[in-house]
Amino acid sequence: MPDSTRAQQIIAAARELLEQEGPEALTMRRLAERVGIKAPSLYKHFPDKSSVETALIAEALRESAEVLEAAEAATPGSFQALATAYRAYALAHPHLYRLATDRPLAREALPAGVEDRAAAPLIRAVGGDADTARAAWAFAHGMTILELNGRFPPGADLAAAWATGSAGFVPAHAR
Amino acid sequence: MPDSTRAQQIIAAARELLEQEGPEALTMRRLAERVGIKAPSLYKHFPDKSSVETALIAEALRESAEVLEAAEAATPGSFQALATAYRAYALAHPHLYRLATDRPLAREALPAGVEDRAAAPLIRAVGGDADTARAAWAFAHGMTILELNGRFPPGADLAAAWATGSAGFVPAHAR
DNA sequence: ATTATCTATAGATCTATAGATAATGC
DNA sequence: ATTATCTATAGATCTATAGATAATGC
Repeated sequence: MPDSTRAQQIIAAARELLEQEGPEALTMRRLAERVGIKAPSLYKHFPDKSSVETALIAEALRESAEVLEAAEAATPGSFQALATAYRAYALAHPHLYRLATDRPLAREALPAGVEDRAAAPLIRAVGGDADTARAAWAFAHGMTILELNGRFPPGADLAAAWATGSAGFVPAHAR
Repeated sequence: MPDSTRAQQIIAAARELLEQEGPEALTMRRLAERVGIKAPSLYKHFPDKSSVETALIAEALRESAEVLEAAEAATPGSFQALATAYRAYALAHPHLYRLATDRPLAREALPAGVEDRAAAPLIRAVGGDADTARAAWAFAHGMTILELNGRFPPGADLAAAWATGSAGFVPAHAR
């Protein structure tokens, strides 16, 4: 990666640390170690730890949006296709997904529009109603986070649960 | 509370601490302080911190089951009634709810049957299918935890989202 | 005898700031 | 001049164990 700024290097290292070792490992000390500097030097690039986390959350939102847009492009108007893409992204980045959904969004610190951009494909897929889109998101997040948290019983058929739940969010004209 | 054992006093204090001050406040030191003993003495009653947490989780599951059973008794066969009760319980005990859904269940350390008991009313309400019940639980948990995490946009009409989402889980014969 | 409690303490960390020094850019 | 880095350090904690002492129950 030629010419990446120190701030970008720090975020890249933070992401690796988080994804590889989990949230407890994401400390300013461990992060500095990965970057090859001392912890206090990080504060020249980020005011505090939470600003590092916010940058990671922004990355996760942007990538989710991209993944959902790609699924929509491949199979337009399909809630199922979005659901599959959503689950796959979360399972591929469990710690990042958790970080990004765990706490209130620091909206003022996010790039403008990411939140809406990530939500848009879902709103379109359920037929345009924001309440239905929120319910559908809650379903998808619930399935995802309960799976990540190991909360379904060992033998549960999650594909079947996704299928039966998704059916409720398909808009009338697409049934 | 006459004659409650020390272990029961500890759990009661742990619950107060958690509910009043959140998960970071639930330390062995703070807990001991509330009970009026020193931290090392706790280890005569519980082998470690996670066993205290597991006892709290068991309490939350038992209470959820009771609340859902009461809702079922009041309005038999209604998924909406269960959803309302579920949400109300979680919002009344946000830190406890989070603790209880946050991590894998230590099933071997829980009283036998609590998990199934908490799930039973929901399975009945959706018409008996386990996959549908899991999807319905995921929806309810998703709505709940996203609300607790402050993730819905400020003006979102959550009652509407609950209503539209719930509609998908009402079994055919009840529609 | 057994159990509950205490003091003392090991052994690990954290986040963040202050102030000095080195390197870079005009 | 400005920016990045360093060392040193403040100031807070944690969980859990070892071993001594006090209180309780047979």
